[in-house]
Amino acid sequence: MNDRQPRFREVSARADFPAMDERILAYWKEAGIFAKSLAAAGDDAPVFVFYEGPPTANGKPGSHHVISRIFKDLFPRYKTMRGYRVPRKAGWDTHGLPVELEVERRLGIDGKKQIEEYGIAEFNRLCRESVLAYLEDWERFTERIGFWVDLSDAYYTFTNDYIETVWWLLRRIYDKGLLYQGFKVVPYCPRCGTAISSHEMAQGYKDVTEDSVYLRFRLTAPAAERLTGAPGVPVALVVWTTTPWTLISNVAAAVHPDVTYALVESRGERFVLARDLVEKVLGKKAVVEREFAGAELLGLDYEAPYDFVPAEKRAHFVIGGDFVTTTDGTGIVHIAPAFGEEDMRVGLENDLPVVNAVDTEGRFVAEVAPWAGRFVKDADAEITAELKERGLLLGVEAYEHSYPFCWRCDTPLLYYSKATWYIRTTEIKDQLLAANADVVWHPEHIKTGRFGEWLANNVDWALSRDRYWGTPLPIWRCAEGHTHCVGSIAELREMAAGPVPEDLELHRPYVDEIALRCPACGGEMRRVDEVIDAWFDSGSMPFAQWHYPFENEEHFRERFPADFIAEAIDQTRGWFYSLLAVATLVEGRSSYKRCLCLGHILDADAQKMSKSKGNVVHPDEILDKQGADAFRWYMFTVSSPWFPRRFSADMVDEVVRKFLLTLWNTYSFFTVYANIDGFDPAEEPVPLAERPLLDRWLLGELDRLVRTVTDGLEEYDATNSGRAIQDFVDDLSNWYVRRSRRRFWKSESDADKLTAYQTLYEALVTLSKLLAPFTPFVAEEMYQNLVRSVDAAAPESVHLCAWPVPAAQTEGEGAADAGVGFDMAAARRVVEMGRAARNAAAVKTRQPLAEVVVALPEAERAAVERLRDVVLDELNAKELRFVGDGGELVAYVVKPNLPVLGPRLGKQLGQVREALAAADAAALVAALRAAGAADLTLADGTELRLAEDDLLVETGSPDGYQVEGDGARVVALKTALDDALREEGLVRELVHAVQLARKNAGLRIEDTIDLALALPDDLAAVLARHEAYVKAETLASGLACGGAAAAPAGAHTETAKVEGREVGIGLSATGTIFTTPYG
RNA sequence: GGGCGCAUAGCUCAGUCGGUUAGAGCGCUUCUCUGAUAAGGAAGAGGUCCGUGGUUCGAAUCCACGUGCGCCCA
Repeated sequence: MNDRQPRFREVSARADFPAMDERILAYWKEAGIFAKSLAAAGDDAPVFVFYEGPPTANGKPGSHHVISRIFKDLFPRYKTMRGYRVPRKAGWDTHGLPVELEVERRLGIDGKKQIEEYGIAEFNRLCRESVLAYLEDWERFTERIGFWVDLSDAYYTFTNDYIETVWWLLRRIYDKGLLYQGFKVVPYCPRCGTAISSHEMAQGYKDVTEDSVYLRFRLTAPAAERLTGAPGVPVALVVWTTTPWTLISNVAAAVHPDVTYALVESRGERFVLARDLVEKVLGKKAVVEREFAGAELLGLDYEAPYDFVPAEKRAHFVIGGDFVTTTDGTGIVHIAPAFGEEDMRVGLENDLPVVNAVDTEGRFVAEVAPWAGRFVKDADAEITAELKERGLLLGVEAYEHSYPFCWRCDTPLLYYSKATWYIRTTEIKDQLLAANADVVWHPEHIKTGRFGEWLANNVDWALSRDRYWGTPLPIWRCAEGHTHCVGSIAELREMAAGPVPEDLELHRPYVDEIALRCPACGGEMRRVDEVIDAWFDSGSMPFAQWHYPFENEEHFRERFPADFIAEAIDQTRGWFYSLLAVATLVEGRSSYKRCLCLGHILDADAQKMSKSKGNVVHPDEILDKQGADAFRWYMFTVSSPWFPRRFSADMVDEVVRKFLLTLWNTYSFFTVYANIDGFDPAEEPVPLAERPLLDRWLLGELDRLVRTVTDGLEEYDATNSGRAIQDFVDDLSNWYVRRSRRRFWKSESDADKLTAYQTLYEALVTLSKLLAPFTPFVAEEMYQNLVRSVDAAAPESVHLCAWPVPAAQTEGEGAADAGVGFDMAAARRVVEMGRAARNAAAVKTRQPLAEVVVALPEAERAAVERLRDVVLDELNAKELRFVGDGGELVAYVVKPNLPVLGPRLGKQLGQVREALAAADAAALVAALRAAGAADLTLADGTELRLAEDDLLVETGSPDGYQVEGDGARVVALKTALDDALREEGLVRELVHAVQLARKNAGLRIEDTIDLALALPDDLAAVLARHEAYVKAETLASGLACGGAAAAPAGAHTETAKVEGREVGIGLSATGTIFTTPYG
């Protein structure tokens, strides 16, 4: 150990993580570490399949993207170290409405008409460009946070290859008869001109307060007569609606056949409505004349509220519907089949006409003369006024409810009857549920909860979008109504009526221009207009990323299904669903085996981060200041990944201070001392059995840590794994290193010092491997400096290393025996109690004390005996004395141990409490110590024999000694001092003052000095008796007692106070222990 | 309106099978230690364990109802 060449690069105690990140990134790039990690396991190794859920590079990445990307990074890195091959193909989601909106905004145009005027070809070209605009930002960000994914081999959903696979998938679905065109009422955005799928619509609900109206629907004379039994009595149905604009398309009124309705007289008029709502709607003065079941109303005709658009069938009469409730409104529901899902259903059931007075842009058609061309929602107020004029309005009431708005453009959605292409997912619902049953969800409740429920309530997938930038729906149709679904480019060419360009791009408008020859009738087939939901694109990625089945069949087979995917919780209805649905439709099973569902990210005040609130923490703020590892560590350890987590720079600061800097300083400490001593990691290891207890303890803890982290990661639990590492690092720094400081510092190079280095070295190297998946940068830094610098044969990167294996599982030396852990815990407990006692007595730690007196249970007593030196050193005392019974030192309180006695004694517990309170506690404790049991008589005469476990012992008041008690454990410090102790305390004060002066002088730890002290006579006499000690502690080769005057020229001088008295200190460096070994 | 989840110290979070005086870190106050450390240690202040009922010898924990928040769905 006397090699003078620094072996390890010296590490500054001041860490600069962002700079370190850049260094490591450069190294990874230069040495191609990621590529090597992909190949490291070899072709025969088992493959661990990860699917990248493609983000849209349509905007800059934010903090919420960090969280999913680091979890997507952690487990693949871990599995790589466990010997798996973990290919990680990147991907980009490129289609969809958000992209189109961005381009519309840029062009300053609004709506489909203007897009078509602008030209679809050029518009789509801009979309393609736009979606890649932030790609570089994303790639830089991905690298910067250490997310290893193969960006050079990414899939893009807009490529011909990708689209061709999507077509193939759609064809498979079409061939199963599951792709159909339906006319359904769907939420529809009049501005975007397209239907909105249920998963998109979820984003846009907002609470709004709108006017709702109560109306008279006047019964025809015969109908009124049928109801009242008398001719000439006018009667009106009372109808309620929140959407007056739909009244123009009204064709019926629905009642619940089983609900009780009433004929009511109010202010001379007669009304019909649900009995339970009479008072609420018409007030207390309304008089009920007759009650009857809703069934009695069926078929009654009323006068149409509007006749702009004539109905071509019988309309405007009362029908039945079970969906009618009496929670809101009047119990009579206005029906407009064009604008409501239920309306459409009962419309079909009752053979009602569909009256639609609204065009596809949400405006009234020309027939609606007063409001033609007006956006329907904007006409509500005027319609209400007009109803009032005609005497149909009964009342207006503000109504608060949530109403859907377009998630992208914020236009209120309309429910609208539209031709839409669907996938009949309801037909495979059982298969979807079965596929889900095979998925492991984190957290578990997603499976049967949110996701399971969603699947159980499955509705057909509304696939088509009346838009431009998306995968064209590959369905062609001829005038005869024959349809054909094209499943490949080759098929398209084969069936084409004319020439197909060699470089055909599978987007609108180019695909639209290809006409096919109808195989059934020979007529010309044109493509339908629609493109498909971009979720279908991303759900197709297991297939389409490989252009399967057109090529890469072996890749697909090997990498289906995925072992692991991770995305945020909002993907339940998004990617999690589309992935499951596409795979189940085509392969009959899920495309992922395990799914980690991440929570959302909130700001420091638990508000959702959003651009509009301006509370977004941009990731660069953190990355530039605290580095990627800090960001990652915070996210991994702060709470379970599926909880919503608060996030701010301050919160990251805490983990930097608490964890990263503690780790860093331990690492830096090691390099400084190992270089001083020329420690060579290649030296023969000291056998475990010969290492001191402290070392065996640390290695035992390390072994336990390896097991905990490994078990945790196998269960995809990053949080508790990370927290275990954090606890270990705290122990390593604040117990092992602190306790070992003098072992590293002492001048002799002996076996004890060697084992200390070897132990600390092993802990740091193992830590670097355990940390590699969590904090890949600092792990690499430590590994490079600790391992690669001394062992050229070691793997080039910590990420190419094998994952540590618990010692208990390796051949040869077993783990440190469990007893060591028990011993150390017992000793640390005594130390902790002793410290509390010292503080309570207000005696400085620097002042040595004569003795520590301890009363402990037998096993702990033996343990503390073995660690006597540790305890005495920590508490700075001379002797450790054990007493069998702390009774001489303390007063006891004995209480029942409830978990033990409760089940056994039940209601007798109360008496036991009383009896114990009355008993002589000291005697009970003595009996427990002596016989392991004590007898107790209860108030009712019952005699009980209570064992040690049955009782809890607490300690009380001190007597002379300073006493600290914890259950049966007692630690007492003797606080009385004699002259020898006082003198020793004084010397330590003196040494402390000199050490401070060294520090103030800016000396290095290993610098030796000439020391000159100016002391009062009595202190000088004390010093004389302890000169060797003072010199050794302060690395003073010369010691003069003449004060600053005696110090050499240029020396650092200062005055300090020792026990309230002035002491002059002068010192100057003379060399280092490198060149003038001390001792 | 429905489903799922969450609610513990000023903040971030633990809290096992129902058990004793409900814990840790940060922050605050006081003291202390220190030649690795942006640190360490001790003590203190700080709690209606969201509320109300119930089960139980005993509830932060189990049950019911409610409140608030988040997500998802209507």
